[in-house]
Parts: sequence; C-alpha cells; structure tokens
Amino acid sequence: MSAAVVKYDGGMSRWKPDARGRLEQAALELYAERGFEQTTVAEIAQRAGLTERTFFRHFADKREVLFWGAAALQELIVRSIVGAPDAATPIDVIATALETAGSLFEERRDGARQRQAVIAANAELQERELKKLAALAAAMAEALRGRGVTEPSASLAGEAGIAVFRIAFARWIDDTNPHTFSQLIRESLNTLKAVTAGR
Amino acid sequence: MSAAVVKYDGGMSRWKPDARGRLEQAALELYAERGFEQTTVAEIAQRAGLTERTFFRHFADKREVLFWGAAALQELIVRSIVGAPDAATPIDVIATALETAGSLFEERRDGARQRQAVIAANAELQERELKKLAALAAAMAEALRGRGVTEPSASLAGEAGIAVFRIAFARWIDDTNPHTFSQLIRESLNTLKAVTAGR
DNA sequence: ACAGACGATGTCAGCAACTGACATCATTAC
DNA sequence: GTAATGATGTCAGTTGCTGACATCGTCTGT
Repeated sequence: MSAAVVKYDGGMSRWKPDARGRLEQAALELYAERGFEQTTVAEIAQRAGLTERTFFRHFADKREVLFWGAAALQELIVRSIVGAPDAATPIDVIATALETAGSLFEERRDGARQRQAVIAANAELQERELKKLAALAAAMAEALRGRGVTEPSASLAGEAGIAVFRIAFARWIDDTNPHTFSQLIRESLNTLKAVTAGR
Repeated sequence: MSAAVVKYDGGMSRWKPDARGRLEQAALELYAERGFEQTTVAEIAQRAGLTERTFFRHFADKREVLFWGAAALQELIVRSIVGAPDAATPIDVIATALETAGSLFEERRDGARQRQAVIAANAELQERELKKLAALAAAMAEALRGRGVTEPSASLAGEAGIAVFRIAFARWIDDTNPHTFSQLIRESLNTLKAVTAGR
C-alpha cells in the first residue's frame, strides 16, 4: 500500500506527507461512519487537510478511493499465473494464484470486513467492485493465453476463477470459524467442480 | 413490458403516448450517435418531446434507460428454473434456463449488437451491466435454493451460469457464423466443464 | 353533469460530483 | 542562483439528480 519511502521531513515542507494516504483513511472513516452517499468529497478533503480539487487529482472519482488495492491484487495474481509450472492445468494455476493473493488480506480480516461492509451498503460501490473483478478475470484470461491456453477456455477459466474467489471471499469475511482463505478457495473450487460435473 | 392495453387515443389527450418508450429510443439513438458521455439528459428529453425531470421519473439514472430489459430476462430465467423437472441437475437447469432466455434476443441480433457497442464504449455502462448480471446470478441461486440446492452449490452454480452466459453472448454478438444462441450456451458450458475438470 | 381525487407532466431552485484554467510556492535540476 | 518541476490551491462552470409545488386532462362517485 502506501509503502513509498519518504525522506525525513523536518517539518519545513510546505505540505504534510502522504496526502493520498490521508485521503484514503479519511474517506474510509467517513464512509463507515455515515455511509457513502452521506459523505461529500469536500468533507473527506477537509478531514485530510486538503481541498476537494486535490482529492480528484489523486482519485478518478469518489468510489475509486476504496479500490486502490485492486491493482496490487491483480499484479500478484498475474505474476503467479505467469510463473506457474508448465505442466499445471489452467484451473489449478488459477486456484493457486488466488490462494497466493489471499496473503494480501489474510492478516487484515477486520479491515477487509469493514471495507466490505461499506461496499455492501451501497450499490454504486458494488458496481465498481464488480468492474474490478471483471478486469481481474480478463487479466487472468490474458495470462493464461500467454501460457498457450486457447479461447474460450482461457476466458471461462478466468470467469470461473472469479466465481470461486467471490464465494470464498464472502465466506471468509462472515465466517466465525477459523478457516484459512486458501482452504476456502479450495473448497469453493471443489464445489464448483462438483456442480459443473452435474452433481 | 409496455404491453399495457391503451384505449384508442383520438388525439385529444394531453400528452403523446408512450413517453417511456420515446425516452428509451431517443437515448439509444443519441448514445449510439455521439456516445454516452457526450449526451446530456436534457438532450434525450428534448428529442423525446419531454423535460429532463420527466426522464428521471421514468428512469432512476442516465444509465438505467439501457437496462430496462434485464428484469424481463431475469423473470424468464427464474421461471424456467422453478419449473424445471425435479430430477434435473443444477447446472443443467441453469443451462436450459439460459437457452430459454435466448429467445428474448435471438431475433434481434442487430439491436443487441448496437446496444452492446454502446455499452462496450463506456465504463459506467459496463459497471451497470455487471451489476445486472450479478443480480441475475443471485436470483438464479435463490431459485436453485428453492429446489433444495444447498449453499455454496447454489451460489456457485449461479455464478457459473453467468460465466457461461457472458462468454456465449459475446460470441453470439461478434460471430459471423450462423450459431444459435442455444448452441453457444451449450458449447460454453462444455468448455467450462472441461476446464473445471482439469483440462 | 358536476366535484373532487388522481396521475403524468412541467417549472424552478438547489446540491454535489467532476473538470478546466490558472496561480502559488517548495523542491529539484542545471 | 535561476529555471523547470510538481503538488497544491482557487475559481468558475457543466451536468446528473432531487424535492417541492403547480398545472391540467381523466376518471370516479353520486
């Protein structure tokens, strides 16, 4: 995330550091406190000590501030697919990649939960999330094609991967039991296999 | 649909009939001509002989005017699932339902093509389409649960159905060959089966 | 046939998301 | 030391969208 190394700031800088990070945090807080629609961009900017205009320089729109992590997730998954052993079967490549990706949130379940609660409460945010997942499916399909998987298998494997991910993630979020994200991915995949096999 | 029976209008009515339909047509035309973003709601309303305010009484937002058919599609599919033979397996119930749904566009491939071109050209419209498909997946899962299918199988079957639908629809749209929508659904499903089986 | 309820539309004022143009000023490069 | 750079601020404007209220045909009941 905002892991950019910042030179020591003796306090003389014109601006406080990590404007983007402050905007992200302020937005998440406000969305959680009073809801997405009830929060104005001006309020977010004010809490971050910035102006509305600056918010829109860092984020394309009011929703995007919640989805900054999607790019990192996609990169990680694509790298995993590209680097998988040649002999691996497409669906296993995808499953392994999704398990790997789990490392990005495995340790932050509470944060993920809060974020999902915010998203679950607003339709516009759900739309944005679906778009990110669709982009992820396309990226996975592209990576598979790079491994020689042909269409429409590549696209269907990507879509199937998203299906598995969505169900696994949902269970991971509102699960009281101590299930590993990896476990849930494997379980979801097995269920999908059973269902598509006709059971 | 707009199948409400309308009494003969001798021309003395205060308003021209089918305001909603005129708005839909005007919107589709303008979106196709100059693009979604370059079209203002005021322009749509003007072409339909109405005011901006009236547009928003008929459609929740500027995007929704393109997705009116989604409800009918979902109804048709859910009815097919509910009415399927008891012995049928979940994935076959879904596949048959999707084939049935194909009857809604089978005869209007050109119209569907134009609509998809408009959607493909704009990210906001893609988000809305994804949301409608997600709602469809949820409705299919709910219908399956009504048949006694348990979670997470029901949800995964719904998501898998959407995956099959998306790929089949995309091929149906930009296919020069004379493939039936039903054929493409079956082919997509077979590919998904092969992929999830590990091939 | 008349009164009043109803329903679809119009009018108007206003908020909030988002954008373009230009100014400011610390940091960095030469 | 001066100039380029880059992050921010300021301001004005467009557009999506909403609430409140007015208008005026049509329908219902009597």
